Amino acid sequence: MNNVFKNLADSLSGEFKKFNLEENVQFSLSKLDKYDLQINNLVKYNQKIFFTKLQDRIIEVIKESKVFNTIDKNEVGFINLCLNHNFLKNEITNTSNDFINNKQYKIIFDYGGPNIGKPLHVGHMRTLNIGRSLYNIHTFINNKVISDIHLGDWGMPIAQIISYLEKENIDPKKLDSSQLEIIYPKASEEYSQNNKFKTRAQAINKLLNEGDETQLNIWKIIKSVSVKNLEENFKVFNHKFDYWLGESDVNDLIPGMIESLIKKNKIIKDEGALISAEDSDPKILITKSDGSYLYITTDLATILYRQQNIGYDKAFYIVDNRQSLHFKQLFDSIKYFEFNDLYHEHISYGTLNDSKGNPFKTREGGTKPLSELYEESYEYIKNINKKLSTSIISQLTNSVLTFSDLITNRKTDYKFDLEKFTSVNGKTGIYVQYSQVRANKLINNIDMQYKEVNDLILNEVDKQLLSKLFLFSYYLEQSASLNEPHHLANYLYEISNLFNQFYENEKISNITDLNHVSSKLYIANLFLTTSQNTMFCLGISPVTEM
RNA sequence: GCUCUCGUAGCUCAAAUGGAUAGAGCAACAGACUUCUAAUCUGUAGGUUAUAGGUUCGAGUCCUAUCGAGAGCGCCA
Repeated sequence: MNNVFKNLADSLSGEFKKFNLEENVQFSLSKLDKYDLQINNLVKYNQKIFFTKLQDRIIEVIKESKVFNTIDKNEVGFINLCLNHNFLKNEITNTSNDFINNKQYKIIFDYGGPNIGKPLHVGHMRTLNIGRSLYNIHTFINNKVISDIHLGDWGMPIAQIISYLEKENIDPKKLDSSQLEIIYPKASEEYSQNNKFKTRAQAINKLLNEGDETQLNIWKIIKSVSVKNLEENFKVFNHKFDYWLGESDVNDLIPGMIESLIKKNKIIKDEGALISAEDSDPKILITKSDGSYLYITTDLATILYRQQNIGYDKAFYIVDNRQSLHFKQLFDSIKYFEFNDLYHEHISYGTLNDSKGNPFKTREGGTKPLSELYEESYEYIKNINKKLSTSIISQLTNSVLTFSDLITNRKTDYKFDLEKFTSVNGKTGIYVQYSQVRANKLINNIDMQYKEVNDLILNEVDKQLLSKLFLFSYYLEQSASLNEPHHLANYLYEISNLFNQFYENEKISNITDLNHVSSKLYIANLFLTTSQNTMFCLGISPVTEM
């Protein structure tokens, strides 16, 4: 919450403490139309002798704060509140400044990166969108954030590609990214069908683990081709990363890590492989029987790497639902191996399906590249308004791809319905952009700058919009504490809709009273700031015209 | 077989660590434009929260069972 609400909630919790009650007082959205917020913490004590005394004391503290101008109690114990707009207009800005007193955490975002060699496909979109949004949200509330794309640049997929180049006599130096994209599926198929190829790929994987120079040189070439291609792609989608580390970067830490775990009896031999000695079902495999490394091996070493080289309070892994077992095993192991007590969370998300609910495929049946989804959306949006410039269309395309991805809870699978998502009405990226452009134009058209207003002049719609704007931090708090951007995405729709009502309801150009115009302008300006900052938190850039 | 996630309006989804009368969008129907860009707004209708029990002042939310859907389950990542 912003400083205003947070300070009040803290002092209210203090009042409970005086009655020896541990209550973390929270403001909830009101269930009743007349009110903005409610407090529920008192309800459970309504049979106690001290109830009335406590309730009176709480109300008194709320009154002193001036945050609310209507404070109603009832016998059940609910406290119903209306925001004091005139007071809050000088207290709340809906900018990062409102959150300056937040306790600061250093957070690493691990994007469970794309695999080099494989093109970016639609499945990568959610990691990128959710990751960018959470990164921006935590930036906004003054946490220290670090993103690491954490490339899948190690292990069997790479070994398969190298084996394929070897088998087909392809000179790695002449590779380009489009060839690489074709090679991986072929190599993967060969691996599953050709035993000799499989054995060779496994051997190459082991050689890479051991630092074999010849193999490493080929690997370096493949990686640089792939990274260059990824960088170009990310530019289109407006994604950036602080670190471009990968699984390969921790390879040198692994032998020491394994050795020390063996010494501490934390890992043991099992059918030739090394497994965690922790009693778990299923067993946690740490290395293969030929000694080469696995997904969890590099992820464990990455924890050590980050402790030593970056330092952090929290690490968020933005990876899809299906890998939940892996992360459960990883997090269990961190504790069991006594690596650290830091906070690790799997930010899991559901599958992106096509409009019929089936996995996304190209017409030929292959995995659908992300660029294809982008192009389809781009064409669709171009047809909404033929006068738009290419840069605006591409910004709108990104808005649609981002907003539609974040509007539903990340944990559920969702269907990508292009027609629905590019609609000008409803909860879409187009609608929220339009509202923001409309506000911008309105403010610029009024022949007067907003200056201080002593008293706001508000009709019912103005009040509703303003209340919602003052509640920005409530939605931000939910998104930040649960790492769920959809609360803010829905909020953005709600304020946009209320702004459009505000716009239609009373024409500012018809108002003659200057104080009234000023009051209207204040609301429009606060909407614009809030809308654009919410967009920032979602990873959407506001367009200037449309 | 074992484990995990889920089941809310015709469709797509919300509902802060259990709180008052379960809310939105789309689609449907009925309205509002010589406009501060109608790319908008207003209104109507739509529910036994899969089913059956349980926990308590109170359950969409917690527990148990059943039915249904999806995902995962040591040498892939």
